[in-house]
Amino acid sequence: MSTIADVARQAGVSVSTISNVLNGRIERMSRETLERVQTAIAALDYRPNRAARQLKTGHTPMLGLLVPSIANPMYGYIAREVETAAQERFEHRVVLGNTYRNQAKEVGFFDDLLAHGVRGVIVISSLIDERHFEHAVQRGLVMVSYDRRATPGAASAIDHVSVDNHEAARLAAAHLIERGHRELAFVTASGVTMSRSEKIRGFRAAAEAAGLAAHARVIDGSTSSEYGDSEMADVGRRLAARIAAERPRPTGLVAVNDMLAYGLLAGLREAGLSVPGDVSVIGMDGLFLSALMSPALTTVRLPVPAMAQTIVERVIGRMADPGIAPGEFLFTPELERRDSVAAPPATRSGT
Amino acid sequence: MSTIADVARQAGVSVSTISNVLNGRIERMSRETLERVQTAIAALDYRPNRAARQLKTGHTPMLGLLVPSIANPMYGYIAREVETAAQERFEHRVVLGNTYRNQAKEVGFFDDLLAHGVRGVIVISSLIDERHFEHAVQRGLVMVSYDRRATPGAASAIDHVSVDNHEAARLAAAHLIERGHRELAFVTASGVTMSRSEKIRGFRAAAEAAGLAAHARVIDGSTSSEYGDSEMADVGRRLAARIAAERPRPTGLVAVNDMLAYGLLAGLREAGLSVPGDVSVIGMDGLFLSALMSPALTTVRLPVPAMAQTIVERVIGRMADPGIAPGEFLFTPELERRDSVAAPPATRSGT
DNA sequence: TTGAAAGCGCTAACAT
DNA sequence: ATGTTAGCGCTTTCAA
Repeated sequence: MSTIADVARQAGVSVSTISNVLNGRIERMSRETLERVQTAIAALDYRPNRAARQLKTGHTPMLGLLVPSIANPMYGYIAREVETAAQERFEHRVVLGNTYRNQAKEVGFFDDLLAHGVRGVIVISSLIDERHFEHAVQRGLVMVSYDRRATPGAASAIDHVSVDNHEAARLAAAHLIERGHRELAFVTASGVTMSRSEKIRGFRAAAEAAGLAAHARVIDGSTSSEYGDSEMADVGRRLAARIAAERPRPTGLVAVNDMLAYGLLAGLREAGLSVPGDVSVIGMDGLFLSALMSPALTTVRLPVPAMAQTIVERVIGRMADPGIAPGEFLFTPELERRDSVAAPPATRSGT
Repeated sequence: MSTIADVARQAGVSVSTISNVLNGRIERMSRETLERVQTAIAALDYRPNRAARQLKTGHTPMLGLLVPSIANPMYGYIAREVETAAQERFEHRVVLGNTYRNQAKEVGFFDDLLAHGVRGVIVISSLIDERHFEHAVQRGLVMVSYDRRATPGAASAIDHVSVDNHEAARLAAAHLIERGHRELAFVTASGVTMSRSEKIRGFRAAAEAAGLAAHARVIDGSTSSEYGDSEMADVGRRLAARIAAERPRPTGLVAVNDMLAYGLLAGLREAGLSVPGDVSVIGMDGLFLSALMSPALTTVRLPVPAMAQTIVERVIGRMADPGIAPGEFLFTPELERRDSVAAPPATRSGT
């Protein structure tokens, strides 16, 4: 690896001249010098040492990205969009960390980023307790979180980019109602993310608007303490058995996310129920996998690429200008009609 | 952020003493000094600046990880295991890159790693052409590739960690044969990865061993030039339509991977065929999602966590000791029986 | 228009 | 057992 001094020698100029062209300060440079420098750089295949540059400037073109588990297709999807945006639009690389929703791991990740001089970090699907985030921000990190903040309205040092969860669930429930369903359930896993409560509110809002408040229940399954890939799906599967036994049995199910919906599909099948013959199911996320399910899953699709763009813009922008105040950014989801929703069976089940 | 000089001042010792405790050179240090230093470090919440350290030592505890797309659940799975092993066993962070199977992006990633002083890189599911890899190795990267190398037997500067693909496909085909299938097909996408040809050989070997060589065909669909998440599944879906129309129609299908199998399941269903009633399908990979399919997909499971361990051990090990020669590491897959394989229909279809 | 030199925070040889 | 110091490769004043 050649250094800036090698290039200077090769070009017969000083290192500061090389540094100047490296950093685009070429306004008052003679054409000839510039060319000689460029030739030398090319000849030596020279690349500036980032560590040295960073030691001087305090900056490095990297971002941290924290996810519960990159094996989860939804986080994989977001991660891909984030990494691509960071790279293609801002030439930043991405350091990835899996947290398994473990706070100590999150803190360790922030520490390492700081030690490496990485100042921007994107946190996907956080724990509800944001205190260690605020602490990391005080230590110098610029943070953007995917998903809503825990206490809406409260001041935060963190950007929050999320989908309009209320609207997403409302859309899902309204679709079911429109198809004729009168006995609804919102199916979820207990207390993991913030988005949950807003979704429940949206679900209820749709039911109330249709005069169905008394027929819209929330069915809730607990997750294990340790993070597993199929955790969500397992909850769905387990809950499906319970749902199958309920009287009256709901005919329209809104799942808190696509993964849980997959579990529902599998569990309902195991319980001898047909989807959408006996029960209709609608997911939320819009993973490409949903189109492959049997039946293809109707779902509420999140505008992931657009959200990822905003996420990256915000970290980079606020790193460049610390004066920018953190904000909340809400995106609108869309219904994706497929085959898991149909009219309810003619004979109301369970009655 | 405090520096080593701040700590030295606080503890009333020299910077080299601080550096010594930072680097574990504390054999002949007085108990008292050590304690004073540790107290000072804790008091200032001091963390060594990695960039400065790296500028001195030339090392940084980071690894690169290159995948075609982290949105693909299989790569997400491997990535998670790799990141976890790197972090928990070697305290290395991971820089992630999506390549979309684009060689220019791969080269750009290597360049950046080198500029950042990252010396180890893990490449998952490479392009067949490995020349730019060898070039990156010459420039100083230690590389480990997931999946077999292009020309077995040829010398390589790269470690290759892979599953025994021949055995995987043989296992799959043998399972189908054992269940009574006599008309088999190996279903794949054309020419993307190396593993393909070995799988085909394994598939054929199983057929030949059962005297079924003439009844074991390979069905091959082409992928689009640009990388898409559902690329594999799309191929499977498209091919399913073709398979449904074949006469005699194969009753036992071995898919080159789980994703393609998902497409097969969806496409077969669309063609009005039942799995496993009319056609049996077996995948390869063992993604957790396979258990959620309808029917739950029988598959050949790869020992991903063990492979990831080896991958990480190799990069780290060879970075520490460049004298270690690159090698090939083969892992044994296992059959995971689920519901997508059954005996063939009594009336041979298509005859 | 170009060059000299200080210094970013750390490590490690060398001195004491 | 502890301290002094050169130098890793770069950026950036300041001087010429």
